[in-house]
Amino acid sequence: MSDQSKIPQATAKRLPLYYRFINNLHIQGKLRVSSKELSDAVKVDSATIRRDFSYFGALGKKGYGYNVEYLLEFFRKTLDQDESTPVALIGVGNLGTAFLNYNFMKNNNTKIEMAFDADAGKVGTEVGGVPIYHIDQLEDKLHDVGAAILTVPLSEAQTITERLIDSGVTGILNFTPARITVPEGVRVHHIDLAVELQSLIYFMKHYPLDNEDDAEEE
Amino acid sequence: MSDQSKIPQATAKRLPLYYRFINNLHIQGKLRVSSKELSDAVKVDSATIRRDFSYFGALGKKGYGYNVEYLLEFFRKTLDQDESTPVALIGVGNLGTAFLNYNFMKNNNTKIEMAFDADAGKVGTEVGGVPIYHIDQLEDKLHDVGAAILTVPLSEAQTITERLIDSGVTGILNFTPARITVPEGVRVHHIDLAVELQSLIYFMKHYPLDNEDDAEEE
DNA sequence: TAATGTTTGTTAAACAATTCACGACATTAA
DNA sequence: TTAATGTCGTGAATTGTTTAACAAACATTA
Repeated sequence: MSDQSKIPQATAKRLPLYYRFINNLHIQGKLRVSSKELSDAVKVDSATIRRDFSYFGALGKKGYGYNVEYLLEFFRKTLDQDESTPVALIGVGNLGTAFLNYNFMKNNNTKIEMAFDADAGKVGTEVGGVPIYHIDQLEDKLHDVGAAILTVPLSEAQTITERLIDSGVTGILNFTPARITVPEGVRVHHIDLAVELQSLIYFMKHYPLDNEDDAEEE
Repeated sequence: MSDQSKIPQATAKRLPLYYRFINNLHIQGKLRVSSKELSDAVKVDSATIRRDFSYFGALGKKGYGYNVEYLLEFFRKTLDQDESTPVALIGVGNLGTAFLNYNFMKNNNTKIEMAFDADAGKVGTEVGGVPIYHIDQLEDKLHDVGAAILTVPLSEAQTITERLIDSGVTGILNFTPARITVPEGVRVHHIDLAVELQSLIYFMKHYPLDNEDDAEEE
């Protein structure tokens, strides 16, 4: 939507990672950092880091490196982390609970505002400081929520997806094994635990000794 | 390691996904499937599917499509799913519990054999049919386990990683926010929940209406 | 048996991402 | 001031991935 639309997707996926590690450096009181040091920390080639940063202009100084505070401030703005984005979580099972307890606020302003579940025993309680509503109230409560984390059982995935979209959600982080169908304009990122595990094992067996990263990745 | 070493990594990451959907088709009693149908189900371009399959030779028939049973058998062999790969899980918190309850056996032979935790209250119990041992017993119990799922707190990540590697683990699915350091020859796939969420939101804000996938994703 | 329609496998082109390698400048030390 | 060192930013080369498009092969129908 903004001026940074020409940034490669691969780069965009690494930005939150950079952000967190720069934040760590800042907390540690470090004043400057080189692409090489950062590379050791985040396990991304230093040339790739320099290239990634350069899409945003000249953030560093030759012969010096990057100023940690400046970099941090820049990333905060770039990742829109001053303006908190409301997120809802659907399905407070084991995985959903894990997510709610994960302290997203520690390093960034992405916040889960509310959660939904079908279990009456959970409704009305809080998990990780997030209130849980009944799934029937989805349409009533989902105001201004743009993104949703989907941690419901497989059988519910598509139905809930459609209700989310009708309520204005345009981004879904899908942890169910279903490959949900959505209209144009809705972004879905799939994270499939079984696939991740099988994929790791396949790589172990078929790709010899080499140091790689990621998963999602894809 | 094997004869399929020249298969693109992007393709390798999709194989488990294909496998599961082909299995679904088989259960539904479907006898044949075209790349187009499969494309609708898994949300991967049909040309990409044909290209992916073709790395393994001619699996389909022109004018007909792919025989579901044949495809399923082929993938089972290819993904080494006849020979179950032992996996251990470290850290039976919310996320770890979610993993143990996830029924990996349903569609494939990847099995979590054992889990470890530091909490004496959990040791000796079972979650999802998987026995939980004390973390002190890691070195004693980890025989023939090649892969580990790491769902421990951030502060423990690197220490546990080193113990795992000393015990012969060569693949780690890392759910902690730490970018762990490992020697050559050990494969690590990182899945960072905070990064995934932030990345989704960044894409929503900066990349206009288009239908994409993944997270790892690479 | 011939005509028609379907779908693969693959060639070539387009697109995307990574990595190399080096000029330019900053910093530090002498 | 000068020399030595460190580090960025980037053009070019490389590598990796996706997509379009189509001939060839097969299935189906009449």
